[in-house]
Amino acid sequence: MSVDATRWAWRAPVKNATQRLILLSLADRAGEHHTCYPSNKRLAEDTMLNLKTVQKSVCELIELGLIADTGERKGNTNQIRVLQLIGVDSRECNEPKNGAVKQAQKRNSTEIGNDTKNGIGNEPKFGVGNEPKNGLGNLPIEPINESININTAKPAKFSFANELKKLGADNQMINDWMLVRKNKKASNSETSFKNFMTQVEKSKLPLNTILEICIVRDWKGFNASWLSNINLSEFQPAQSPLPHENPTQPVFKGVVKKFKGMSDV
DNA sequence: ATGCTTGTCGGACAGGCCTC
DNA sequence: GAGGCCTGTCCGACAAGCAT
Repeated sequence: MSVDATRWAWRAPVKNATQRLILLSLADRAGEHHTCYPSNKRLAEDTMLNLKTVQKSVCELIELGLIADTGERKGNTNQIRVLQLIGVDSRECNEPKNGAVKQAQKRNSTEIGNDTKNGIGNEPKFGVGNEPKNGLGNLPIEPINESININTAKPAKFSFANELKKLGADNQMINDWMLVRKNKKASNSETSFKNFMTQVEKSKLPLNTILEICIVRDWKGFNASWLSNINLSEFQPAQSPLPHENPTQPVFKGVVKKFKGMSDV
């Protein structure tokens, strides 16, 4: 365990608690060259996080430049990445070398207590700015360039259900799916609708069939690519007879079939 | 109070690479 | 071939913040 590494881990400009935790865990295992090679599994056990979360966060830390994959592999199977903690020495490098110290000390005397860290100046974790979980709070990078007129025109009330109806969707289907969406807390915004319709068009299936699938599968949204994972024959009974025109019977067949199958089990 | 939006986290699964 | 490790995808549960 390296004290420097641990101290560095506490100060590193991570984006969330998970990253900090992983960084601390890595620092805890770091050797004198500030490298370590715990497997993701090991990290997951140490941090009590899910393996996937560990994997994702490690990648994010690499992207943030806080750690780096040295390319070296260790462990019984020579597959565990050796990770290098980036910048652990920077504090020592920046400070004790004569001249630089003064500057840092001056700044520290007035600002964030005695955080001598960096030259970065703004510790992101203290700023509201980057906290991802704040969502709307930090509308980032991309400008709001949608032609939504925020200040002037009052946007016409958009109704997800009505739009579906206009396109010929069956009322029952609409109601059922809206229920699913409601339970799943899905947004019924115009954008959501547009995205949905894009996927419907992509799927080349009738709208009611899509709705049926969404209801049966309990999907709050729809993506054409998801169809590859399901048995479409269940939802297109007898060559999918134009649900737009006669939606009631044929469309429900699939649902009935599904329920029947379930009761059989 | 309720509903919506957004982000986090994790389960399940598939697939590739590597060592034994 | 078996087993370990890593990566990626799809999907869902959940929580927090915000708007109505």
